[in-house]
Amino acid sequence: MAQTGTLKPDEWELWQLWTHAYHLLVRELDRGLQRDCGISKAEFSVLMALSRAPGRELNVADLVAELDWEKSRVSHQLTRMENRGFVQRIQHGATGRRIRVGLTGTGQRTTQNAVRAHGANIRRCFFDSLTTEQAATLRAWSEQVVEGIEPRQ
Amino acid sequence: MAQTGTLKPDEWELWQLWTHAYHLLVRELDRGLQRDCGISKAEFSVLMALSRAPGRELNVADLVAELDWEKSRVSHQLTRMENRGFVQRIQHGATGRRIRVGLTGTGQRTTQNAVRAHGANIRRCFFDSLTTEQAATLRAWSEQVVEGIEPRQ
DNA sequence: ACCCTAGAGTTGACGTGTCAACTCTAGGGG
DNA sequence: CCCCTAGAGTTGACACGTCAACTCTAGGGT
Repeated sequence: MAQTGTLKPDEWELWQLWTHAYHLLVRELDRGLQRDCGISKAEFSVLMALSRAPGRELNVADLVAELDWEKSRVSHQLTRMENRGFVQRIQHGATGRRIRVGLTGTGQRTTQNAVRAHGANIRRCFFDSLTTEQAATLRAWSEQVVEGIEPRQ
Repeated sequence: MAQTGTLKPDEWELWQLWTHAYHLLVRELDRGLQRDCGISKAEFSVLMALSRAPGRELNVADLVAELDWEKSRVSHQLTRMENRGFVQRIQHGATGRRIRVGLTGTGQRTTQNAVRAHGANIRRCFFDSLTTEQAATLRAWSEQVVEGIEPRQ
């Protein structure tokens, strides 16, 4: 129990190395998305979620569940994307309340394009340097972590 | 070449699972740091870098190199931390230009505390569910990625 | 001695993410 | 029928991160 709560130097080093690698990778992919498609990773996530939805339309709560984001984050993101013309909020129901969110034409075209470009970038930066065993390890580890932190499914 | 640039469904899934796991983990650690020590991960990084420095003092360029952040990010972060009383900017040299950055007393005490608390949280959320083989794989993979994106050392 | 350029550091604008507080409405119990 | 509460969605304030543009100064070449 002497060492409980303390990280050994090589553990610190591994932790920093790993977070640094993740950060570099994500930043590289963000830049690629920005360069190739003019959108951010956050925008990409929303576009994907909407384009996968039946009728290309969801309400905010569905988006929250689909993305596993906080609802205020979704709301802020939708506001920015509405201003950029990628999505639209649609009044819904008899009284015209309950809001649904849909893709605009621009949003749909951008999504098509981004799936290809971003997929290619992920392949180049991530999967190309990943062996089968490493992939299996990452998958197992990710499942452990998700289960450990967010035990509900 | 038919599939180049396209990600197979299970690849997409792995990618999303993995980024989701990372996000949950980091958010959990951020909350722990906030709860236990009242600081953010960014603040922790700066405090660590300064407390490791000889004389507990660095200039901005050193911090940039040490943290591998963009210099404007360092500058903004220092401004926020100076306002909170963790660090101070010190005029340096005969003409009183060239700026050095040092820890305040509060900054030093906070650092001590945070190293223990944050280390414990990292152990609990990360190392406790990590086998030796997984650690080795993560290390190897991280090195690949860093080398692939930022080939300079 | 003078210019003048490279690098150190800052600033402003903006997108992203979190937290807490707020509004509105639908639907249920009296 | 009316209240009233739970949940959907928004808003505001703030910290973080990036990019581009700016200031200032040290030091070198002429």
